[in-house]
Amino acid sequence: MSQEVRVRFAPSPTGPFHIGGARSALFNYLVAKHTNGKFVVRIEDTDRKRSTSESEENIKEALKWLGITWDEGIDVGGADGPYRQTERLDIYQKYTDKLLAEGKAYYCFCTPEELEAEKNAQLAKGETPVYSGKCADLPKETVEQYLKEGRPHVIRIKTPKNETIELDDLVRGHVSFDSNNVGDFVIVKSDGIPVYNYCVVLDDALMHITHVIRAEEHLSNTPRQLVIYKALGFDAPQFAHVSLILGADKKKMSKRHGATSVQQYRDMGYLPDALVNFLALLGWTPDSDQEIFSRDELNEQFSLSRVAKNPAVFDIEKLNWINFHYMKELDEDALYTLCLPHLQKAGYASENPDSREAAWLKSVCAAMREHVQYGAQIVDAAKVFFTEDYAPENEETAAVLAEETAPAVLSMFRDELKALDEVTADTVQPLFKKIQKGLKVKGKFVYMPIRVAITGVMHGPDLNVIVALMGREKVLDRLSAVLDK
RNA sequence: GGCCCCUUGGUCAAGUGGUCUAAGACAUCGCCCUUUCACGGCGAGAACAUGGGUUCAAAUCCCGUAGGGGUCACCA
Repeated sequence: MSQEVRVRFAPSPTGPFHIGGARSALFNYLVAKHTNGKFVVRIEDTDRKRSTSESEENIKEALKWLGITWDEGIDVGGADGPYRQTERLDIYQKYTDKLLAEGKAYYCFCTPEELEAEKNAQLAKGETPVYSGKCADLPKETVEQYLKEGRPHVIRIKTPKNETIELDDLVRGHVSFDSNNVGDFVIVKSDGIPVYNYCVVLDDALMHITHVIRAEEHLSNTPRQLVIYKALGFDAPQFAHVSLILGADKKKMSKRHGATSVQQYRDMGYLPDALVNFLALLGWTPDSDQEIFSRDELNEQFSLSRVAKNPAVFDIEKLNWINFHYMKELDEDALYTLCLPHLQKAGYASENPDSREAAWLKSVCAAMREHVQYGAQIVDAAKVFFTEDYAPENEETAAVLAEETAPAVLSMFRDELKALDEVTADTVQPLFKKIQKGLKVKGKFVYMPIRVAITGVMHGPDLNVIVALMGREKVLDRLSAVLDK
């Protein structure tokens, strides 16, 4: 009862680190933090064809970036290592021998063709495809004979017949399965590598995992794993199957939904704290109206009992809102650091800005901060300073320049700007008032034409700030381009 | 197809039989602030998939139907 909570995240390094995986990792991490337990990270790489060390690095890097650290596991070690499944093969072997010796598992020599035919026949009858158990009762001599001949074989575990396999899932509640739909399944492949369902059980049991928190897609695997726990004589842990993250079309989130990997969000200039905050809220709700959570608040408040059963659509708008919130708390230097790579990529900033350029870029970022929800958006927001393609973006915008008073405003502003000793945000601001009084027009009719003339758009930061940042010459050029047309 | 899970506004979701003429947030729209644009503030529209039960009373419990998803591998 007072046993320490031990949870784990066990990704397979077979590709970019998916946002769904990140959420699973986060939930596990938060449960560990909340209960003062231990969080273990283990690598499931038994699929040797698809596993790569690059993706293992990716995953570890992404976890660290998100601030999801682990107490035991890969790279950090621990009492129950090794933490990479391909390094645990001898451990699995030991238990397989035991299972074999106890008659709880057996060799199967069926060919893939036979199996395929069997399966199709069952499917045709509308039944769940289940292995017939043909090899379960092969005479000992036959087995030895076949083995000596070197016949390809797998090892299957015996699954009880006519039993109900039940579990009390921490998020789904009571779930039950008919053991007849499980059948004697493979635990060791013909290449001698044990299969996932078998390794997880052994690893989780040997690593003393108390709570298995993972995505719902594993729910149907659970009865198999329960069969293994029983055969091995281990107590099963508590399970918590968290529903999937869906794309806007309510289908499981995949590449065609846009960015699905953690590194893509990192590269787009999202903040780790924001992503974590957003992911936590995807499926979990606090006991209050709170939306923004510090790490400590998350650790303190997170609980599996408030995790929803239904799948959640990944709403990028909400992520943007949360990220925007976190960006507001960045000081100018941090904001600049976040935005700089994007400006460089767009060709708006040099590889190594000198102090003069850096200071100017920093001011640009600061001026644009209310118009940027994540790093990459700085490019679009700051475009006006770097491109000559600033013609009015649409008809509504163009109409501003066609206003009766526009030419007079523009031309007065040009003259006033020329006459200024020094162009700063503070020295420019009074000019607008002067124009208003001089020409007797409303504010809107002075700000808007100037804004459109020099930026091409009707929105953006304070006009005086834009003018100061853009510099007298460029502003004058742009004004003239409109006036002298 | 078999098995399993899910179903409250466009989205995330609160809600565990009466306090629901159903909370909050994102998004949308409107107003205010601002002699420009945003930010911000205030407000509005917008939902219990469906049919039967049970009950004095159901978004909440039971059964069916529909829809969505997952899984049925010598992938993880």
